[in-house]
Parts: sequence; structure tokens; C-alpha cells
Amino acid sequence: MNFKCIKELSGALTESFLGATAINNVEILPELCPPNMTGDITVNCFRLARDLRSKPDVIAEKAIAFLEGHEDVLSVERVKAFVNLSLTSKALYTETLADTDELLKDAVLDDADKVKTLIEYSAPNTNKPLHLGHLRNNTLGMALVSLLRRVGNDVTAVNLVNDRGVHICKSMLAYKLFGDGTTPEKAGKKGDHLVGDFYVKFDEELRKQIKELKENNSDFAEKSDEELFAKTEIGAAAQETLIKWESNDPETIELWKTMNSWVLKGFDETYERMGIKFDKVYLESDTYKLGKDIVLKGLKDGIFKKRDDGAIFADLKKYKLNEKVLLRPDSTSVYITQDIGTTLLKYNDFHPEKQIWVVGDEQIHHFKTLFSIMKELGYNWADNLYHLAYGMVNLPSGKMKSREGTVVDADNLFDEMVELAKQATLERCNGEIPENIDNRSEIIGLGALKFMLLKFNPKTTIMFDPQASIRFEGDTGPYVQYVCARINSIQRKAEDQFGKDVCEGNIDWELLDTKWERKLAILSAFYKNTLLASAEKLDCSGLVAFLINLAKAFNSFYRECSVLNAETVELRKARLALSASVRAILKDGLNTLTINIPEAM
RNA sequence: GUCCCGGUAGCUCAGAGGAUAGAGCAUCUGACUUCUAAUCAGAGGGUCGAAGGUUCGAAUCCUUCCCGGGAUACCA
Repeated sequence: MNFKCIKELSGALTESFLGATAINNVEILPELCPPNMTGDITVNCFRLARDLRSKPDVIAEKAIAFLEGHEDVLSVERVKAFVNLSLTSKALYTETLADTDELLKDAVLDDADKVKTLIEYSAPNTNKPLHLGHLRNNTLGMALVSLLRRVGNDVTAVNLVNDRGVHICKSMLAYKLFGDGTTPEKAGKKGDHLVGDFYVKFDEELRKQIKELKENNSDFAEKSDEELFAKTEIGAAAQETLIKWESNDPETIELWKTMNSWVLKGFDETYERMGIKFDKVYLESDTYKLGKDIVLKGLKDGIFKKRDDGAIFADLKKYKLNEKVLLRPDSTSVYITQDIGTTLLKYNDFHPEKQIWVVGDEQIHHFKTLFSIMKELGYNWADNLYHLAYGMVNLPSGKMKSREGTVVDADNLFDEMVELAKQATLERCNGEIPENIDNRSEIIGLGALKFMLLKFNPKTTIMFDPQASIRFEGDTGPYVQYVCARINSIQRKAEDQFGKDVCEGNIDWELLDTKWERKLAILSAFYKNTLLASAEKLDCSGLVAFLINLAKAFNSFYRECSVLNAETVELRKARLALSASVRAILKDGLNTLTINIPEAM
């Protein structure tokens, strides 16, 4: 929502500087007026100078002249080419919190700007449970899906599960060797954790065998672990398992199915806890052969080339990329071959205008290569493929490494957050245990975690300090949730004291004239642009910051202005309505970030 | 070597070429007989990695350099 006087100013300035024939009015996005200046919002005429083809000062003068006479404007002040204006209470509230339904409904893209989008995220391997790194992926992915839908796009969310390959065979082999017929039920463990244990077990055994090789054979002493993999008994067996899998060996397939079902069941629990739903889940075991035909056809069409040894490759010089092998000399696929296939598969399944991959930034080069190849293949939609590359999550002790046991397990982290939320809740309820304490703690704990992960710009590498990151105070999810809980509480008490119809009838918004009340209205005016800018940048961190600021402004208001003990009935009604409107925006924002709100805290 | 991403307060991070560079945490001072203190009000804390350049104006754009991370596979 943009204020009427700003829209009219835009028209007036456009006509004045560009003439009546200008096709579109110059867009004016006002800024929040800084605290040391007098005014509600600021029109920055420096920024308008280029579009209006005039000097900032001249534009500012013109803007002042127009705004001074405007009925919605209380006062204007010019500092250099900044035009600071205060709005009348009537204009301020009418166009913001007095009609929050409209404000929220209006916060969508124009139809022409809506894009049918397909987002792939999560993409787990079925050999170990999810850890904090996956959590960042999942949180970014689900929030992005939610945000793009919120502003009106048609979005399809898909997952591509990496359920085959030598890493899966490692877990399978370790299970065969050391599993002793255990199951998740027998072990009392989630399936993904159980399988992950065998993956670790495989690695332990592998390292032991590599060490023995090096000790017993001086030829091997200088070799890398990777070179020695196939020389170890267990490494060779893992490769053999993969060959058996690929040739459909019944026993191998049976074990693979069993263990994968354990893992997937475990993932489903984790997804459900986070609130993740995919429109479609692709399994790599179904899709890994795709792509080969496309490459062979590309060779026939002269798009790809064949090397003397038989390998087929793409020449990507014109994209400033190296040659990329697409089929090995033995004509087997490589990683990118599958991706060519699944990209096309996803396109054919959903016909999106844009495809987004939420994948870590170590794969930037891979996606550049993939997108270039899709362009070479001549798909006209290949210009709208986008890799949302997010940074790693590091610990104070350094990188997370499964092998060294330094990963932060996702399920354990959830439990820890929820338990801390529960303790914090219990501490403040004077021995009286709320009936829905578990549900409440779940919402607070997960909200804190998601909010923390979304606070950062996706491309930054996050430092996750368990001590510092698990917090419920300061700019955290619970801080915003708490404001909603406070408003709920006020609402309940108001109804108890003054009856259910406490907020009915006309609201006189102009009674809300303190700086704390006005601040809430001013901030709320920026909600639409915040959402749209976040969606455009594919980055929720701006929305997170907005919610913190609005929540902060409410807490200040809460201290300074009593709702239930307001001086008059009319004022009380107006403040109740104000609070309800703020809550509606906070709820809309948190829900867009896929964060829930507890009834009370 | 080449390419990509970072470097802003003690720490973690925000900062559409625009006003005196901000927030949270930590430290310090104050506020619960009060609509929920998971809160609020305030203080201290900065050579925006360095040096040049462009501009009326640079943390932001350009160049060079330094530091950290990643990529540069016929691994996934």
C-alpha cells in the first residue's frame, strides 16, 4: 500500500518534469523518516533525479509545493533533497491499519508480474539423517515457496531424493556385515538415524582397512584414501553392491528397498514436524537413467562432440566454461547427465516459466554448467533457470563433518530447542502448567530455529554457535510471537471485562495520536513493498527484519500506552483495533516464513 | 593459476550511490503493587580489510593489493 498523497505526487512530478505524454508515472517508494528528523516518511529526491531528468533540489522544491497544499499532509520539511512529510492521522490510518484486510490483500504482484515457478529443495541422501545444513536448505526452500505463493505466484514444490549410488551401498553393506538383523523397531530408533549409524560404521571400518593396507604394503603408504578405497575389502564390496544393485540383484534390491523405506519414513517425520509438503517427490532411482538419450540426440544434432576415446562432451567455450563430459567412454552417465534429464522431466511435468534449485553454494559451478548445456540444447525456457546458492553452516569448532561426529543433528536440535522453550514457559507460569504446553513449546522452539536461519541473507556463510544461537530473547522468532501472544491476552481480557462486543462499532482512528501509535501505522505501510522486495530477491531476511521492527514498535507502544486502562472507551476501542491490526500483519508475515504462533506464551 | 562469495562495534549480522553507518548479543545504568519483564528506557563501543579512482555525495560503483571461504572431476 502506498499513500494516496505519494501516488498523486508521483503523477504531479511526472507530468511536471516529463510532460503529460509520459507513459508511466515515475515510481516513488518513500522511506521511513529517520528518528532525528521530523516527519513520518521521506521522499528521497536524489533518487528521483535520473528518472525525472532534473536536479534533486528542483524536484524537492516541486514536491514541497505540491505536498504543502495536500489535504493528507500535516507538514513538510525539506533537508537538502530529502522531503520529510507528516501525514494527518486520518490519512495515515485510513490507508494502513484501519483496513488491514485490504492492506494484506493488496500485498501481491500485479497479474502481469506473476510467474509460474517450480522450486526444488531439500534433495536429501538416503544414507544418513538430516543435519543442520539440510535444515538451512529446508527452511530456505519452504519459506521461499511460501513467500512466492504469498505474493501471488503459482508455485510447485518438488523434492529429488538421492536414493541410489555408492553412498547408499555403504550403509547397506555395513548393515549386512554388522546389522545383525536389527530394525528401527528393534533398535528403538528413527529409521534414518539407524541407517546413518551404519554409514558411520562403514567409514570406521574403511579407515581401519586403509590403515592396515598402508602398514602392510609400502607401495600404498603414499597413496590417498580415495585411491585405496577399491583396494580395501569393504570398499571393493561396496562397489560390488552397486553393480549388483544396477543389475537388479533381487537380494540387493530387497535390502535397498527395506533400508530406504526406513530412511524415508524418518525423513517424513522430520518434514512433517517442519511443516514441509512437496507437490511431487522424485526418486533418483527412477530418474538416474534420464538424460542419456538427450545427450545422444544432442550428439546426433551436432550440439555435443565425441572424443577419440568415445566420451561425449559439451564444448562450453562461449560460456567461458571448460569442456564437460556428459557420457563416459563406457557410455555411462555422470552426475550432470541426470540433471539434464530431471530438468527436462520437471519442465514436462509442470511447464513452469521458471525453475529454482535451492542448493548449497559449492555447486555454483555445476549449475552454471547445467544451465549452459540446457541453453545449448535449445530450450527456450533455459534462460529462466536459477540456482539459489546458500552458504554453509559452520560451527565455532569449524565445519560440520559427519565422519568426525561434529554434525548437529536436525531432530536432536529440534528436541533441544523445544525443550528449552518448554523450560522457559514453565519458568514464567508460576507452577501452573498450561494444558497445551507441548504444542506451545513446539511452536516456539521451531519458530526460533526457522527465524534464526531466515534472518541471514541466504548467501552468507552462517556461524552457528549453539550457545548463542538457541535464544528466545532479542531479535528472535519468539520475540515476534510474544507480541502476538500479548495482543491475544489483551483481547481476551478486554472481552472478559467489557464483553464480546468490546471492539464493535465505529473506530475513531484519529484518537491514536501518540508517536508510538503512529509509528505502528507508518511501519505497516511498508509491509507490501517488503514482501514484494523479498520475493523479488528470493531472500526472506528483509521480511524478518520488518517483523522485528514492527514487533519492537508494538512493545514500545505497549509500555507507553495502556489499552485496557485507556482514558476513554473510544480510545480503548481504537487501541484494541490497532493491536488487532498489528497482530494480523505479524501473523501474515510469520506464516509467510512458515512460522506458527502460539495462543499464549 | 583462474573464477565465485565474503571482510562493517568485543561477537553474530543488517545496510536501493544519499542525512550524524544500524540491530541483537555481550558490558554498564535504570524500570515489574502495572494490559505477560521471552519486555521496555538509556550509556559506552567504528580507520566499514588497505590504497588509489569515479561522483555534488562511496560501506555501497571501478582498479590494484591483503586476508578468509568455496569452486575449478569421467564424485554426488
